[in-house]
Amino acid sequence: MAPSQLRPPTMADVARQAGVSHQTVSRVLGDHPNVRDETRAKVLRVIEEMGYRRNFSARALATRRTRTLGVVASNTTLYGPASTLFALEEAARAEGYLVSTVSLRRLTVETLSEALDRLSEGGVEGVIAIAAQRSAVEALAELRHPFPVVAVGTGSGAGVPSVNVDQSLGARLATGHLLAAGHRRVWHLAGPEDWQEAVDRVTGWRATLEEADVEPPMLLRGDWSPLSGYRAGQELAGWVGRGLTAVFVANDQMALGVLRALREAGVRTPQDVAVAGFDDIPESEFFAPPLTTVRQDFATVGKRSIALLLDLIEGRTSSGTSQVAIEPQLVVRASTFPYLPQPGVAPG
Amino acid sequence: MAPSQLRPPTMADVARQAGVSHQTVSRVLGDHPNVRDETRAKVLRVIEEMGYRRNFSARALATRRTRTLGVVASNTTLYGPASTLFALEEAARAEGYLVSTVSLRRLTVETLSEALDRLSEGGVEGVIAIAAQRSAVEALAELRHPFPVVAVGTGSGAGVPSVNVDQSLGARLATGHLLAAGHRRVWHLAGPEDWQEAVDRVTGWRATLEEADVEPPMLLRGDWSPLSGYRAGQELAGWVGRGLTAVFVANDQMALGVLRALREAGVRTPQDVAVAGFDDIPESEFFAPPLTTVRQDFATVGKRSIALLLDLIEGRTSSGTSQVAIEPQLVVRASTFPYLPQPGVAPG
DNA sequence: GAATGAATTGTTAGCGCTCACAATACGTCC
DNA sequence: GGACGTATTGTGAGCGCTAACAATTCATTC
Repeated sequence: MAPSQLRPPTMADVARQAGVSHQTVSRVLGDHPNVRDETRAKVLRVIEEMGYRRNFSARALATRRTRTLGVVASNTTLYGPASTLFALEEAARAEGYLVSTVSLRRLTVETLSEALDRLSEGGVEGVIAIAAQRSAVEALAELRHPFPVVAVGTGSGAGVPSVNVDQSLGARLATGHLLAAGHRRVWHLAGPEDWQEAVDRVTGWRATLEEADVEPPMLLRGDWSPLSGYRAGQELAGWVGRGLTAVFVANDQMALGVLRALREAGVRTPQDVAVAGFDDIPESEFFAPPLTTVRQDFATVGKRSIALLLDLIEGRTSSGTSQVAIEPQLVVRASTFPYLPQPGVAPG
Repeated sequence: MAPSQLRPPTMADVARQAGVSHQTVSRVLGDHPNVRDETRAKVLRVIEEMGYRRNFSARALATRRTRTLGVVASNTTLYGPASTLFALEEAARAEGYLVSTVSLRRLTVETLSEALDRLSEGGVEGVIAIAAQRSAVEALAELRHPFPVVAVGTGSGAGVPSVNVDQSLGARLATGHLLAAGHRRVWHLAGPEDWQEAVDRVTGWRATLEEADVEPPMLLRGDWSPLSGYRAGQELAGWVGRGLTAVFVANDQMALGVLRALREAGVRTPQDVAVAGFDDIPESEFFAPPLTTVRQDFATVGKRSIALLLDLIEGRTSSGTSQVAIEPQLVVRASTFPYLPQPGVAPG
């Protein structure tokens, strides 16, 4: 009769029951080759019978491996971070790792540091930091931690291995597309200044204009939210008829707000003003009108980040690849339908 | 001189350096009261100097506690699951627990079972399953696992402790609101049949109509995506002028698709057809027109789920509360602007 | 100044597993 | 049939920590 289930059975219990040594049980579980089929079968049967499961902590202590990675993220209900998170976990799982996540409301030096401490106490072997705010990135390089850290979305400048979608290129694609469609100038509604991605998108936008010998118009700022886009859209509406025909908005949510503000002001999209966004959230295709935007390949970001982190953990620091850049892709929809200057289009 | 940093320092190393026993170091770290201030200070200084951090696995092995919870979820890039996930992690962290997440593409008996195995091997003390698909819920009750499991979004029927937003009530709020606004009948675009939440929303919708002595019209089905909403919207457009004046859509994303289809068909919202959604995603307020919808309090869901799970883990099974229901809230916006029958409104 | 008790510190066993090595079993060859 | 090599199994020692208990210190009190 099995001992009462007060304590879950140990490997020794299984061994006793199967008439072998605990080491043999360990071999069976570890898929060691040198175990007689008969023995293996018997052990497996007893394991099944007793409902035995290896104790994680004991195993981790003996092997000095927890096979757990940490992720620090913020704004995880937004499409971008949520997608990255999903991709990271999936990639980690494929490599046999579990992922512990800490989701921050605000990413500051303090919260980041606290999150790393917490993950450290949780025994993670490495951490991915989805750290788009620049302040936090700087902290990352300073902070002492007993495990490797890979940054995502920090841009390549930080003194930390990182994986990034080429935001500047994405901005170039969108801006260039608008110029190619016939627009003389392209305005820009940017994200918050302390987000590296926002900065990079501004850079790409500005560079594209300058290369086309166009003076960049006034820069507007939002906070990624639809509401901030709406407010900026109201301001933009005032410039229609005074040279504003195209806007590149730094994310789709703000673009949604812009679209609504323009509509309310009687400005038609894309006839009067073309609008492009960034992110390709699932809703964009059904905006009024469907939104031209820039798609980021989050799955690749996840895979590359995990691969880089595991390299670091295993000590195979392929130093050359510690800065990974991924190309984004332009998705053209009705909101930037080719612009054709028409007489009589005098919006109010 | 400290030993070379090949291996991270252990508690014994710290103890030696500080001239105390390892147990005293343990006491300092565990905030035990009976340690002389002087001793505590010295130990803390040495810890700081050596950059010592307690070994998670050893601690977990000795205490038999990992202070880690598992979460199984699917569709984590959608607003609802992402918000729940965020709330869960935050609530768990507040209680001193770390969260390991497994995000599934599809939630089936197999993937769920695999996820639970994985989390089990990862040493979690309990699991929250965000399991909206009914097939998966049934599996939950069957599966053998060595830790308590709390289900979220499964409805209260499952044989598992669970936390739910009252979906049926949410549907009643939306449907009742449309009836009160003067609509004779309310149509419904439902979610997939195997999602409990979709079923409950249908139930609430139907009950509200029946209580008002209204024969429920034909039921439409989508898959939560904007595209499926768009397709359903095209179908709905065909019923305008034949008794269709109001639609309750089972989520905001599909509602977005419906809005677009109606617009394209020349049907005005809300003048010709009123539309209500469910979820209150951040974008809803900026749809064209802003969407009336039902808001779920995910933060509360998270807190209550964690509280319930911890009760189960600690063995204080307050059996009465093992089914928690949370009230949703109606958010009225322009898409259901009070309906006033007007002469001459002949859509089509 | 010896007795008493509380505060502080140290000692000893595990927690349940894996690793390195030792021991045994089994087959094969000459 | 004994020697050899290989497949299979067992043994002992930690991994680094906490819990329980034992030992010591220190201030009181009479």
